Parts: sequence; structure tokens; C-alpha cells
Amino acid sequence: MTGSPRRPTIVDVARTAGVSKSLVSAALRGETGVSAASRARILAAADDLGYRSNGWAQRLVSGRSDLVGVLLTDLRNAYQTEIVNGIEDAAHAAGFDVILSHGRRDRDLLRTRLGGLVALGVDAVIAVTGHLDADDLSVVAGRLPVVVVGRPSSVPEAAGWIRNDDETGARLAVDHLHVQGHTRIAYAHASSRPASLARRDAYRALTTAPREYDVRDTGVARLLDDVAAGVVTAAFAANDRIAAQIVAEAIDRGIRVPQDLAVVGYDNTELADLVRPGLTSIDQPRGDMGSSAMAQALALLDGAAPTREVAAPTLVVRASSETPRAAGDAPTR
Amino acid sequence: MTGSPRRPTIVDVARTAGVSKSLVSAALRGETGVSAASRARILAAADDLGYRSNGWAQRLVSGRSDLVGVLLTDLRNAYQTEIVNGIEDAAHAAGFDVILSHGRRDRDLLRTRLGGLVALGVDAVIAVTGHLDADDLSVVAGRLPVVVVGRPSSVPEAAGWIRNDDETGARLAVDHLHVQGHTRIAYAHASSRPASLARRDAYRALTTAPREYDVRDTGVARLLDDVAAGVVTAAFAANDRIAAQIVAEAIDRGIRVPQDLAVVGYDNTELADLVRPGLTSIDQPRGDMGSSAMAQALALLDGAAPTREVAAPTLVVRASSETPRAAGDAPTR
DNA sequence: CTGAAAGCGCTTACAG
DNA sequence: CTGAAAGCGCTTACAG
Repeated sequence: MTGSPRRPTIVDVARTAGVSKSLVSAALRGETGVSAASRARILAAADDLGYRSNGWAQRLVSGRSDLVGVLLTDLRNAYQTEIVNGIEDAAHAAGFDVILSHGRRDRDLLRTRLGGLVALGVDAVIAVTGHLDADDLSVVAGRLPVVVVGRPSSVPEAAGWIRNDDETGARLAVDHLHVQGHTRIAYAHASSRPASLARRDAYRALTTAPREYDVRDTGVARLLDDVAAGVVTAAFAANDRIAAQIVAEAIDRGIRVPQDLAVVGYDNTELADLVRPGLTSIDQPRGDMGSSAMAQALALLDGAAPTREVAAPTLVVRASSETPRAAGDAPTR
Repeated sequence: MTGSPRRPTIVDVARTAGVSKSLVSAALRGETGVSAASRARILAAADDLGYRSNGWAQRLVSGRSDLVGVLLTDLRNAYQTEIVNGIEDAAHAAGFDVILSHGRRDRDLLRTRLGGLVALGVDAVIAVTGHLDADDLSVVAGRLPVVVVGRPSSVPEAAGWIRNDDETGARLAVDHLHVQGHTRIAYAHASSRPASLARRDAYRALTTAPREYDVRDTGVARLLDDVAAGVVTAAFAANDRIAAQIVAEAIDRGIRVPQDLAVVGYDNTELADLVRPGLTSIDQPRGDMGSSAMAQALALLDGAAPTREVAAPTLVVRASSETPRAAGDAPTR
């Protein structure tokens, strides 16, 4: 576990190669203006000694880390995966490395993790979470570039912001259900944070007699009772997980989806494709949102003013909301 | 985005408080042997100036980062979440911070990320992936503590290793299906990496006429053809995702689960609970495996010799494999 | 093309 | 209890 007694430094390389440490530094960084002969000798010496540069020293002296910290609500959220991939692709293209941290869906823990990233010395932070608001982020946003992806209750003036258009997404969902002939449409959610509220408000505006269910308590059961009672024929869920729960418990009760209950989710995660019937869902352009977030972070780093972007969601139709063509048909995927 | 022209250092605090920078350093680190009066003045000055210690400098001089790097196969793998939480809890209890990195299921990318963690200067690496073998890890394992969680084809001598007992897990699955009355049991997988092979071998040893299906190509379709032909009545899947796929396509074809086809998955992820019928699955004690991994990393850091642990899996029965009590019964959850 | 000097922000002995 | 010095491993001007 311990290799040599002491890890070789630039000075050891210099001594072995018979040059100054400045020249070693220049050669190692690939600077021009080092003779081919010296460069070869230096590289050989470094290789012989198993030299690896000390990142702490490098960052201390250069004053930059080329590191961007990405803060996630939690690890199990399928929604974030593609956003992170988008961030990483853009980051690596720009010569940055990405460091991930997550807060297990807990605001205090997220605050702590944010502090950890800053203390670590990242050059910028991208907060892919709606759990941290302006109060939590403004101190950091005053010291380094911060970009928010998602919809917290507030975003600091100094921070960039990218989110999806929840109002449009909700409208796509409800309109789709209307087209399928539904009028008694429910809204199912598991939080009262801004994204969910925005979806709800758009839902309310389009629905004559809105019925809302919080699935954290007995919401799913009550919703299905109302389906059985004929009061509800369709449900718009704030995300795919909730939609899957509704479908699962409907099946447990012998309620047919979509014949007795049509369901639409949000986020178009892998889950929507894995359950049966497949979940109609609202898709956010997550990869693009991720790369935009990183682009924004780079712009802030260059001194640009923060901007706010709203991405357009789209409807992806699957079997959970499609009225089968003829009674008795097997539901399509 | 830029606060003051220059970020305050320990020297600024010292000047403001009217003491030496050594004393500031001691006070800030909470060392004993600083008079209450000085400490108060120093803390006040630091607060006034908005002083934040420079992590790079601290780590350069102390030679340790108190950082452990965790490398994940990819981000969307529900299997890892609880392992990571277990690692983090143990890490924080020991005064370490955790940094996450992932490789999108790509070996080269995983190697790159591993190099990134090492270059960053973490004190130890925990590789929660079966995609990196001894060749990939041994160089790093020679320089700092490395612990592997999972089942790659090989693990470096110098590394710690924690995995679940795949042979026992497979036996639990197959035995359960036997007890349910099945004899024509299939094995479905999506890789030929060691964990999957180990599960397959245990399956083969217990099955008279083994039938194996790779779901990366047309495996699911062929499996269901064989179910329709009466050649297969049960399937043991290498993980829950594969099990969910099989169930989904079975439903699409009108094949009833578990009446026509019983299904058992592996990992007991959230998915097993969300689909219908719920998936019988093999549970690994993931949280414990995570904390064990961190404990092992700490031991290696203290100079202990690496050890290898094998965790015992358990069977979790759900509706996908339970023969309903009477024909026509609604499947239970 | 190369080297000597200064310094990044901190901690670690070592004197007083 | 406090301060002055040295040094962590590197990069950045600046001379030659």
C-alpha cells in the first residue's frame, strides 16, 4: 500500500534528468520552448521514478481547480442521470473534471454537501436540485459561479438557472387526456415544492372540477376509491414514480389501466418503459439541459451575467393513457 | 460573482487580530493552548473578513485529504445507491468526505475516472463496480488503499474486497422455484461477467436441463416462445431489470405471471416493488456492504492487511413467483 | 533554451 | 501562551 518511502517530486525528476525543476515543470506541462533532448530526458526520468504531479500543489499555485461540483438531490433519482451526463460531456470538452455529491433528499444534508464542494475548492457548482433555494445558494453564488437546474422556490440573482416548462408540460398531459375523452381528471403528487405546484396550477386551470391527491399519505387509495366510484377516470401524476405506484395499486385492485383509469406521468424515465402498461409521460430534454448548465457555468467563469433558460417538454404517449381500439384488445406496449 | 478583489488569507486574519499567523492557524484548527482572549479576537477577525481556509494549501502541507473517492459503474444503477449511503455514513463518522465519480458502464471511462480520483488526491478509493479488474486497479492499489465492492474477474492482492455470495443467491432463487413446483427453469442474463457467470453456474448445478437466454439480443422473445411452447415455466434473471423486462414482454404477449411463467430477479431494487406483479428477488445487504467497505478502507489506511468478505444474500418473495392459491385469484402484491 | 528566485496559503516543529 | 522560520510541491515571472 505504501510504495517508495517518499513519493517523488518534481525536484527528484530534475535531479535525475540533470536539469532545473523549472524546466521539468515546463516540460511536464507540455510547454513549447524546451529542447527535444531535455524533454526526452525529463519525461524518461519522470517515468522511471513513477512521478505523478501533486494536484494540491498545482491547484494552490494556479489558483484554479478545473473542477466543477455537481450537487444532486439524491442518487436514486433516474431523472438526473441524463442531466449529469450532459454536464459531464460539456465539462470534459472544456477541460474540466466533474465531482458528484448528493444529499439524500435532505435539505440540511444538501447544504452540508454544498459547503463540502466549496471547501474542496471547485471552480463552479451546478445544483441539480429543487431543494436548495436562494437562501441556501446566495452565499456561494457570491463567491463562485453557481447554476441551478430544476425548480427551487427561489434562485439567487447571481446564479444561472435552467428548468423545464412545467406549465407547458402539465398542459400537454391534460390536453392529451382531454383528447382521449377524459373530463374527470385527477392530479397526484408527493410534494408541494414549486415544480409540483406549477404542474398543479396548470392542471387546475384546465380542469373543471380538479381533484388532488397527496400520495405520501393515503392518496393512492383515495384516488382509486374515486375511480371505483366513477368520479375519476384519468390521473396526471407529478412524476413517473407516482404514476407507477398508481398503476401498480390499480392492478392490485383489478382496476384496468387505461380502460378504467388513464395515467400520465412526468420525466419519461426508464421506469415508464419498464412497467406495464407503459407510462405515457412528459419528457424533458435533460441531456441538453445538462450541457446548457455547464455552458452557463463556463460563461459565468468568464465574467458573463447569469441567464435563465426554460426548456420545452414534450409528450411521449404509451399504453397507460391510450384508449384501446376495441374492448378486449390486449394493451399495446 | 467576484466578491472582494482578493480572498482573505490567514495572514489577513493575523493582521486584523494583531497576532501571528501561526496563532491564527492554531486557533482556527481548534488547538488547545490558545488564550481565550486571542481565540475570540481571531475568530471575530476571521468572521469579519469572511475568511475561508484554502483546502489546497491545507492538503498540500498536511499530506492528506480526508477524502475517499467512490467509483460507480454508472449513475442509474439502483443497486449502488444503498452501498454508497453505507459508505458515506461510515466515512463521515470517521471524518472523511466522499467524492463520487461514475463511468457510464464503460471500462475505459471507468479507468479514466479512477485516474481522475487519484490525481485529485483522494486518500482511498472504493470501486463499486465489477467492470474494473486487477489489471486496472493494481497500479492504484499499490499507491493507496483500494477496496472493491462487487465482483470483477480479478481483484489486486493489495486491495480489499467485498461481494455478495452469488452462488448462494442463485441457489435461493432456484430452490424457491423448485418449491413452487417448477422444473423447467430458465436463466436470463445480459452479460458474461463474473457475477452473472457465478449465478449461472450455481443455476446449472441445480437444474437438470438448463436453458439460458441472453436478453441483449433476442433472448426475451426466445424465452417467451419457449414458455408458449411449454418448455419453460419459470425464469431466474440475473437482476431485477432483466426480470422486469421479461415480465413486461410476457404481459404484452398475454403470458400470465406467475401462472404461466414464474420470475425471480436479483438485487431487490425499488423496481421489484413498483412493477406488477411485484418481483421476487434476491436481496444483498447493501448498506452493510458499503459500511464494511469504508471500514476496510480505514483499516488499510492504518496499515492493516487487506481482507475479503462475502455477504450473505436473502430471498424476498413477491407475487411474480408465488403460485396463486386458486385459479382466478387476483395476484397479490 | 535554461536556471535561480519568489511565492501560492497553509502547518509544523522549535524557540522563547 | 505566542512568534519567527522553514517547508509542503508546484508555477510564475524574470534573467541570462
